[in-house]
Amino acid sequence: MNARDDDSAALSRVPARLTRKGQATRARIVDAAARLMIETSVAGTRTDDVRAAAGVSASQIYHYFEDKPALVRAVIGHATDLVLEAQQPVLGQLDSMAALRAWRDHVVELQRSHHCAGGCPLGSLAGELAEAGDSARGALAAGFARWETALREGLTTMYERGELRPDADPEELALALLAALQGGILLSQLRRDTAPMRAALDTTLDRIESLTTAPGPRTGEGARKR
Amino acid sequence: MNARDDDSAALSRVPARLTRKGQATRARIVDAAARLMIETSVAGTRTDDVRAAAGVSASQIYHYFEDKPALVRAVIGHATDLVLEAQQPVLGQLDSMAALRAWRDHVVELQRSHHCAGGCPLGSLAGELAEAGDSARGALAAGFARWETALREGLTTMYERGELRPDADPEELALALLAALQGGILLSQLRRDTAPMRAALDTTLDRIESLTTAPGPRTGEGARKR
DNA sequence: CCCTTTCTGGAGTGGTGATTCCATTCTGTG
DNA sequence: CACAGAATGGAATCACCACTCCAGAAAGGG
Repeated sequence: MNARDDDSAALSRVPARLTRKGQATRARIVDAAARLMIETSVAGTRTDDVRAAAGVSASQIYHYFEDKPALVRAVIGHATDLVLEAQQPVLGQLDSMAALRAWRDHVVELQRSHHCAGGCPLGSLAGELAEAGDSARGALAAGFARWETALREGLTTMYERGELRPDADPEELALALLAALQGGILLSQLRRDTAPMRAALDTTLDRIESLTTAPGPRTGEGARKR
Repeated sequence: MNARDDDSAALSRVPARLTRKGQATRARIVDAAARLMIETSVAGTRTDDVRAAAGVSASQIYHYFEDKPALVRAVIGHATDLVLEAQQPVLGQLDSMAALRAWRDHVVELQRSHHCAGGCPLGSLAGELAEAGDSARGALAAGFARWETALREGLTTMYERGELRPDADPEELALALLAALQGGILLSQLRRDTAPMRAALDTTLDRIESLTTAPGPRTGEGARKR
C-alpha cells in the first residue's frame, strides 16, 4: 500500500546506495519535515526546524536531498501515505452505502478531533504548492489519483454488482466525492466547524444513494443516519 | 457589492486621512499585490515585486500598510470582490435550475480559459493562509461567507416559491455547492483538466434537481445539458 | 582487518527580502 | 499663500535562511 517516497527521477543527490542506518535517517527527515510542513506550511518550515525535529545535523538533509524542493516532493508522497492510512481499513472496502456513510463519519470525526485545524494534509500541501512548479504539481496529482482510485474501486464494485444504475458513472462519482471532501474540509478549516464538510459529503452521498437500484422509499432525502 | 478592503481593526499605520491621491496609490498597491499573490503565491510575492508592479517606491507600501500581513489582509478582501464580480450577473439570480446550470457553465468556462492554472483566487489564498493566523483565517472565512450568502439566497428564493421540497435545506445545499466548486477547482488545477470540477458541480446540481418539486421524468440523472 | 564508501557534526557564508530612515515634494485648507 | 500634514524616492539596515565545506566517525564488503 505504501508508495516509495523517493522522488521519481534525479532526486537524492547521493548514490543510490543507502545504508540501513542511512535509510532510517532519511526516513526520520521526511517524517519530521512532513509533520512540520503539514501542520504549519511549507514556506513556513525552515530547514533548521526540520533538522532539530529529526535530530540530525544540517548537512544530513543535503546529504539525502538535493535541495528543499526535492525534500518537499518526498514529503508529498509521505503525506499521501499518511492520509490513505488514516482512512483504513474502511477506505479499502467502500462498496456499499453503509460503508460510504461510515467512511464519511470517520473523516468527519478525524477533523472534529483536531478542531478542524490543519485541514487535510494532502489538501493543504496542494493549496500551497499547486502553482509551485510542475514537479510538485505532478506529485500532488499522483497522490490524489491514488486516493481517487480507492474511492472509484468501491463504487465500481457496486456498479458491477448491479447496485448502481447503468447510467451512474463510478469515476465521476469518485471525483465528486473527493472534491466534496476537499472543498468541505477547506471551508470547515476556515470556520473551525465541521458543518461545511458534513453538508458537502452528505449531499454527494445522497446523490449516490439516489443512483442505487434499491432506493427504498423514494424520498429524495436518502437514508441519512440522523 | 464591494466590501472595503481595509483591514478591520488597527491596520493602516497612517492616520485615517487619505488624500485622493493617497487613496489611488493605496488601491494600486492592493491591486498589484492581489494580482501577484493570486497568480503565484503570497509567500512567493516579494514586496519589491509589488513595488514594481504598482509603480511606487518601497516606502509607500509601509506608508499605507503596517506590514506584509496587513497588506495580505487587504488583498483577501480585494480578492473576494474580484471573485464575486467575475461571477456576475448570474450569481445574483441563482433562483432556478437553469440559472444554476448556467452558473456552472460560467465558472467552468472561467477555469478552462485559464487552462485551469491558478485555481480560484480566494481558494488559493485560503489554501495558503488557512493556518497563517486567526486574522487571515477570519478574513478568508468572511470572504467565503459573502459567497455562500449569494448562493444561499438563490436557493432560498426557490425554496420559498415552493420549487424545492420542504425537506431541502438551502443553507446546506449552498455549502455543498461551494465546497464542490472549491474542491473541484483544486483537483482541476492539479490535473490541468476541468473534469473534476465538472463532476463535482454536476453531481451536486443533480442532487439539488432531485429535490425540486417538479422533477420531470423520475430518472436519477436529472436534466443535464448534454 | 583494511579500505572504500557512506554518514555525521557543526561552523560558516552568500544572497535575499522585509522593513526603516530621512530628505524632499506635493495637497489641501484656513 | 503659508503651513501642517500627507505622499514619495531611494539608499541603507538587518535578520534570516537555504545551502556549503571539511574533517572525522561508522559501516560493510572483500
